[in-house]
Amino acid sequence: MSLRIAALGLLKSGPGSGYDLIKRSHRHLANIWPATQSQLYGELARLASAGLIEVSTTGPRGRKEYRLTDQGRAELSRWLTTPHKEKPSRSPARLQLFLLGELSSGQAREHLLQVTQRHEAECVRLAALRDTDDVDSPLYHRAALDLEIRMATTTTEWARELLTEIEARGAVGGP
Amino acid sequence: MSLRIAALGLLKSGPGSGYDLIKRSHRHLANIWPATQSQLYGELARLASAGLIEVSTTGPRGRKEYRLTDQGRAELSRWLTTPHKEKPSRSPARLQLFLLGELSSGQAREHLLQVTQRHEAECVRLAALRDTDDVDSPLYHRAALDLEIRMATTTTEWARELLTEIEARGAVGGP
DNA sequence: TGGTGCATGTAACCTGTTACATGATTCG
DNA sequence: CGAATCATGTAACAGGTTACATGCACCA
Repeated sequence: MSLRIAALGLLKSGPGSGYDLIKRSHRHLANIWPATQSQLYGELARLASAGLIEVSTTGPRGRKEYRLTDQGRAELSRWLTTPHKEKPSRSPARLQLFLLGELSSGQAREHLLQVTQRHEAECVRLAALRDTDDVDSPLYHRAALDLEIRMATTTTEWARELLTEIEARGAVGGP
Repeated sequence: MSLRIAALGLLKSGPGSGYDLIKRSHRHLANIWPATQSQLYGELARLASAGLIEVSTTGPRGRKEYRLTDQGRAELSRWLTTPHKEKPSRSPARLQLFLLGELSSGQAREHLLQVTQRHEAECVRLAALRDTDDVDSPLYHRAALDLEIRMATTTTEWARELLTEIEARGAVGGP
């Protein structure tokens, strides 16, 4: 249901073809609402026939440039001002952590070590993204990125602390 | 693909019927890998015909109590020791935050206020869960819960700081 | 004996993923 | 010309959600 909104959001920064929007989405929405090409084309067709967007220009190779209609803008702010219940996300990584007790404590330590390393790398990647960001990029885009960075940082800290905790236990109580 | 694993994980704490496992999953896995009744029954049938679990007892009302087989245990630890790439999760709430610039600054402030409040409440809820937790509940179950609490805390802090930041701006530059 | 809870399952639908199909245009 | 890029779309499949269908067993 919210790919609809993501597509409208992508069109807020200016009109564009499906092809353009996919690129925009890879640049900006990849971590928030990833979408594939097939999905986006379908959604654009549906949005157009619902009157929320319209074709502003047609170009070479059958290019259709879409833009928001007033109806679309209205729908976007309507959606933004209504609360949405968060459905808990499924994460293989979190499932692994939850079931970590099934492994030997050596394997578990190894796993946690990799978790810290992966999240540290993610912090670095996101921080680099933030630092190469346009100075004039919207406040909330930076804020959203900032939240992601904090999440990665928190996870790193958590994993590191858990690791020292189980190492302390291991040293006292055995393997 | 990982509902399979979640189901195996649920059976690690002892044999049970589909009905039992749904309750277990509501109790323990609701935030990590939520599953519906229909889904779980289907998965159990598939796991049984793949030999990863087996019927240990049949009871009244056609009750089938399943238990892990050695093959199932092996599959579980195989999965736990292989890395899984995280596919970015879709979150309506994060999409809202990302697009918050579309709203008036008053509406945006209001929204952020609600975000802080909702996450504070979530912190409280999770903390209560942790405190009523069994003393003998597995280390990694508590650790997973702890991670969730930290996430909620981080989000709260982030939203509060963002709120004061835009309020400062609003006071200087106008709404 | 009648309601609550136990217990299993099917069907329709929606969303998202992967792979494929097709062709025009631009530029070196 | 030929390769890369632009550009749109379809089809098959996998996973998840909601709603419905069915019936036994227990106990107050």
